Amino acid sequence: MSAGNTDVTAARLATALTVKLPEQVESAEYEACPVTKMVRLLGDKWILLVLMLLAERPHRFNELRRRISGISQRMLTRTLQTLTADGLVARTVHPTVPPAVDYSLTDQGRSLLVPLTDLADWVVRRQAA
Amino acid sequence: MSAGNTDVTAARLATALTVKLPEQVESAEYEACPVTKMVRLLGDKWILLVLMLLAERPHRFNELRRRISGISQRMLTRTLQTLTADGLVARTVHPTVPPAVDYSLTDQGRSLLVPLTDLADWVVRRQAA
DNA sequence: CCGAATCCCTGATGATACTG
DNA sequence: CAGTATCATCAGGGATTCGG
Repeated sequence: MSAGNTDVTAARLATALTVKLPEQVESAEYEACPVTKMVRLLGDKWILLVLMLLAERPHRFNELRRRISGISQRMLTRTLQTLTADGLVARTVHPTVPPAVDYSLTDQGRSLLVPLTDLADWVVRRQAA
Repeated sequence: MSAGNTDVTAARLATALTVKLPEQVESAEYEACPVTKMVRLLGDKWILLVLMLLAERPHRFNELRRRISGISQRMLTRTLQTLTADGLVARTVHPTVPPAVDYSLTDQGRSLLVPLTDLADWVVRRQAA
């Protein structure tokens, strides 16, 4: 680990079982940690559901909207913007009239599904017990 | 999968890559899903940090408080209560004067660290790229 | 030492109306 | 169709005080 403070912090969390955390954990450092940011992202209200729908196949904006009962247009927009900004989702505009926009997982987005599915499996196994 | 609706929902999310999500996802069902609840839990402000500190070793209440810069007494209490109620953390009271209380991970809490560490590793690898 | 009770404030979410 | 803009609401989180 030698690529800057954020990586060091992430590594601390990632390998917490074997590496000692510092005696005093600075909350600023914790807030800035990429791992913290990722779990916060996943914890956001609609992120997980949108990721799962996009894992199935690409979707148009209103297609997602219709498929998710109870989501507001504003929150779907914001959720997709967040995911796009994070590089997990790709936004493609087809210059037709009226415009058609579809959203799909990026390679990063698809690769996130691996640890995410493992976590979900853990929850399922835990329910069973 | 045959152990009730919550399990089915969790399984849907867990195996989203191979199993189709329903045409219309009810937000009530999504909110009730154990996987949703778990990512929300992890996304809460101090949960991850407390889990990591307890992964290192058991801690007394004020020991945690001193070790986490910026956490309020109220939030540490609430965080530990949440984790205890979820079965991830055990609370032990030693009937001394003044009372001593320590917190440690349960077996479930320790087992959660496995998928959690995998997710953290994914974030670290992603940072590197 | 550990925690409950209260007050307060900000940010996240939703409802609604408007636009290229 | 796919958003933006604005206003209203509500819950998460912090500061402070009190109690066993």
